[in-house]
Amino acid sequence: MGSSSWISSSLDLSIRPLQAPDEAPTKVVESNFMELGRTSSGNKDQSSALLEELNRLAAENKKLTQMLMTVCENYNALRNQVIGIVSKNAEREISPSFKKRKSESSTNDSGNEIVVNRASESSSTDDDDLYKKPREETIKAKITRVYYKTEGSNASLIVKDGHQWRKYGQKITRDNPCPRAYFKCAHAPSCPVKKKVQRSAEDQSVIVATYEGEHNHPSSSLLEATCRSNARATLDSVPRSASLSSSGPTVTLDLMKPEPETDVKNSQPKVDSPELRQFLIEQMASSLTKDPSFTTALAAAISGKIAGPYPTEKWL
DNA sequence: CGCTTTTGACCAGCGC
DNA sequence: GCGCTGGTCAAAAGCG
Repeated sequence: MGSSSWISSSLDLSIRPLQAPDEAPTKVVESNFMELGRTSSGNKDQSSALLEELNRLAAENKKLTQMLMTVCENYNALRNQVIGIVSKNAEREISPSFKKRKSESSTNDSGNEIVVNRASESSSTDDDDLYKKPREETIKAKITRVYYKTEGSNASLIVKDGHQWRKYGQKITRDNPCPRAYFKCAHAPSCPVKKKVQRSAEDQSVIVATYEGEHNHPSSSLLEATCRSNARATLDSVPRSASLSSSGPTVTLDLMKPEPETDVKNSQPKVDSPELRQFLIEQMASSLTKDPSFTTALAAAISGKIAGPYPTEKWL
């Protein structure tokens, strides 16, 4: 809780009346100044005042731009770090038993199991028939794996992801002493989404949640919805969500695959292009000014980056 | 009393 | 075919 506020202030992420990008204050003043130079003989006082104003605005604009670029860079660094952590966990999980079941997660060609958002045959639309029908009749569903960092003392497998779930089973699996819990969306059977939650075998403070299918209804958490929409709108290449829980500035690192044909490797932030970088900055500025929760989430994420590989605060 | 969670049993897929 | 394992069901227990 506290760290997000200090990081917010130390990085000066507080919301300011940032000009909308399309208003381009510096250019407006500059243009007026040029016009003034052309149309009048030149009131020197007025010109110098305008020049001063121009310089001031330019400096402010530069400062704000640099601030946002810093935010971008911090974010990118954080993201790379998270990808590293996830890679490590994913490598651990590529065990024979993990590859065994046909419909769960077969490793991709590169052998990198970070990406877990793909078609599968493991979900049925009809709960009553699911138990009896041959597996071949099941429909394809998206598989998404999400890693949650939890406090060591928290032994529950409850994952606050904005949806309501009903637990329908629990199993001890062969390769992991921690039990695996099975959940269905509380909106079932109208919503076919299921999830499996299990602690990582080696780092039990990390919870691995595997989602199957997609919700056909809005999330019960408005906060998450807001944050997701902002995160998706502004950071196309970011992990799919940066959500807040009401209990504090917790960050959900949701490494869903943005597009079917992309994976985490090639979804690295592409801010090399100046135009794209500028666009990203502008979008971030827009979001920062419009949504305080986004600012808090970003601040929390950056605080995690500064605090170390595992933020002192739980991820979720 | 109704809803949720727990838990033992059952079923299907897979390897041998 | 058999055994192992993961996934699911459904009755019982727990809880507000």
